[in-house]
Amino acid sequence: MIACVKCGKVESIIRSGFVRGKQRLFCKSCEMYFSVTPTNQLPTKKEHQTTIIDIAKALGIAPSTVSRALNNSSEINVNTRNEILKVANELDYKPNFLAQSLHRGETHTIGVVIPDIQRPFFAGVLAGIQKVASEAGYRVMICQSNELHNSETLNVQALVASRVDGLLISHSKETNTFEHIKLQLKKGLPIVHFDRVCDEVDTAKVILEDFEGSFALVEHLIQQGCKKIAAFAGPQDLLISQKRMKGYFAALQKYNIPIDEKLIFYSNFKAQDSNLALENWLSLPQKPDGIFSVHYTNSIEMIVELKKRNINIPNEIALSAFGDELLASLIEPSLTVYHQFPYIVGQEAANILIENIINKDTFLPYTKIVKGELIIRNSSLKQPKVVES
Amino acid sequence: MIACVKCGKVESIIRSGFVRGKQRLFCKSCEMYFSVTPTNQLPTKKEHQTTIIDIAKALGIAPSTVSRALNNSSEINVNTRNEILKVANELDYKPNFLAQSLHRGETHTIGVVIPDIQRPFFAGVLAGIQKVASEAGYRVMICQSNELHNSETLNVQALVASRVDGLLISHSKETNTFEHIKLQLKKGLPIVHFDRVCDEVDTAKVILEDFEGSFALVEHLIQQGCKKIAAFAGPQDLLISQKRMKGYFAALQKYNIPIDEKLIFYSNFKAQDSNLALENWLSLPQKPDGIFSVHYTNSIEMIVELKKRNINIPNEIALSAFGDELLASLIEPSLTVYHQFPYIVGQEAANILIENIINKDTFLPYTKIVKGELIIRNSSLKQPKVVES
DNA sequence: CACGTTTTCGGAAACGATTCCGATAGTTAT
DNA sequence: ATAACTATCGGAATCGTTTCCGAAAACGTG
Repeated sequence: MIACVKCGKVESIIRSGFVRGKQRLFCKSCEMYFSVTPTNQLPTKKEHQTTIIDIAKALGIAPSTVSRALNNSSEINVNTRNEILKVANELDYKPNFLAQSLHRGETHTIGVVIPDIQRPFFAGVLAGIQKVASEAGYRVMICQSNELHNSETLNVQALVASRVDGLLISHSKETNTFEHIKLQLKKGLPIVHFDRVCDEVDTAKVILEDFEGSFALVEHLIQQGCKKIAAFAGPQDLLISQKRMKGYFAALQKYNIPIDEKLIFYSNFKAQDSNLALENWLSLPQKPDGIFSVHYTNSIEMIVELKKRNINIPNEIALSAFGDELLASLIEPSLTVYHQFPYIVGQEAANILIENIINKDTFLPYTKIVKGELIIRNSSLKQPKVVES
Repeated sequence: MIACVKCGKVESIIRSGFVRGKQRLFCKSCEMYFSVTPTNQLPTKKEHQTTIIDIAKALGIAPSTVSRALNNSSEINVNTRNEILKVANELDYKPNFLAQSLHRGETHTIGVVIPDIQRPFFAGVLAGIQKVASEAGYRVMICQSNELHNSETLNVQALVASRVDGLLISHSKETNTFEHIKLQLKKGLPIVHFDRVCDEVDTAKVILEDFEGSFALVEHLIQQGCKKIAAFAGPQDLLISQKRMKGYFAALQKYNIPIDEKLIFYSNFKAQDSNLALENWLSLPQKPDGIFSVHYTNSIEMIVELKKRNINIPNEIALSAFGDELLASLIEPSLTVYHQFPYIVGQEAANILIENIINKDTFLPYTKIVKGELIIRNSSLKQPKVVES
């Protein structure tokens, strides 16, 4: 059936085991082994993206010359280059990004690890990152940790395997060890933290005014006459949650209001936590007259619940919270917030990362603070604002 | 100063022009040219990610053997493999994704082009895509078109240059020519459309029940007693906008309600369009008693505006709209919507794309419909719902 | 033991682009 | 005219993996 690839004889062929599932053969007269490929598929046109070599062949020149032409090298004749560019255009040549990256050892891609794309804050950050990155000629690869430490670690590894040039990361709520970051940092990967940063490692960071923001939010409640201000806090591990609570404590201290542990609810942001906290507080002999929350989502849930219970906002209980969304302005009563600027956070973080990537050896990490803004609305303003038309 | 690299003589060296900015030299006795590299930087440890060759050298074997060990090939001795895996682990070997991809001609990466990450619908879709992709071992690269056709085209090109294995795309509002898609499709790139699809090209698609949804929304308004139902439509070019309007027309027709062009406002979703439309409608001699909107954002803006004008919802004017968000349920009155499932859309689209990638030659494009759900709320329900606790 | 088989491995090509090195022909300076 | 350059290009190495081909050694069976 099968003829020797060299002599063409059929009778001298013997089977000689298998290699990778393919029949291996031996020609006695030629004394050589060969194996048969499954007389395979039709030539299928081989949807071959045109390469630099195709262009070289078409013009009868060397690939190196083509490369020089495409890269605007000075070592090439103008006429040659024009000729090459013409052919490249005709053949719709597109450089193979993988080959380029492999050669120069950099991918012009930055990796982003965030807890959750669907959170408006992170979506805004992403948009900012995308803008800066694409303008600088960088691609962006995004991973979600879904607030899981393990997932975050895997994401980092995957991005490193993809050889990203740098990493932007905001840690998951679970994360309280940072070996995965330290390891990559030691290997020389530029990393920039944002929002949920990590103080243990020496990276550049972009942070929000967590302390100042919560201080302002709480101070505002005090100025509105609140005496007993409850706090809906985040996980005790989470750095930004700590910082925000420090602002809360500081504001209370400034106005000589004693800290009451019973008024602090540490939450992992589980679904029912807002109601749980509220339940707790409302059953106290001395109910709070103000609620500060480290995250606006919980405040909104509380507003809904308070309205069900016919508790007047802000007169019985006033609310203020971190973070802003369309939501905060549309709910009734509208929510007083410390508004953050996620888009700017993203832009800053991406800029710093790219700076770090470009000046890899000389770059010195620093921290950038993106200021927020206190937006006072009806959830805390005891003399209701006049609705402007 | 400089000795010949071959004979080591210094006196026989003459300068011989420049190559790439570097001094080129010529040794008279050896009759050979060479050039000096700038006696360069300190050895800087060369943050060298360990390669397969490092492992091979460490064990005194061939790289091919190492590769076989790492890939669980059958053509390798168990002991050899264990030995190799041990060393690989010690040296913290991580395969170079670029080299692998270059060799096998696929990147295990899928590209996504969406109009805007910050829109909750697309964020949800992305989350669904990410989940399916990462479970299947695919990376995801995301680009935003910002609703610009030109930007969309550039995104597609960038993703193709990155050699993504497939493309998920939802078109920008501007897009009404599809050459950029057809080109890639012809080259054999698997493409799946979702949401804002394109009927001109033969790709797989994941679509929402645009017709059925708007039909249900409008029918519901009619059943609530509305006689003159206005429609806030999208751009006339946009396919899904057309489909949704068809549902509107069909519902009117079913109940023998004449179509009134003055009650239809075609919008490009500019900032002030909701108010413009409202202004128009309210100044008509016969004001509408119901408003259907192809996008919930506009309905929410209208609710705010109608409340300012003290127009009762739903009794004077009832509203219903496409798309759902937390927002729709929290605003007062809460908004009746046709709820979509973006996360499922993303999952379906990613699944189909991966199917397409894997069975590249046998895959036949098909269209998957992701059903929505009519959620009736107070903006349209003329006998107000009892608020359940 | 002899011969066919299997197991296991090394060498080299390939993926596509860049760049180093060298070579040639042409150009300028002396 | 000769020496010294310059401009321009080809060939080969390189990036890190995979895989094809071949070969040696081990194995098995009559």
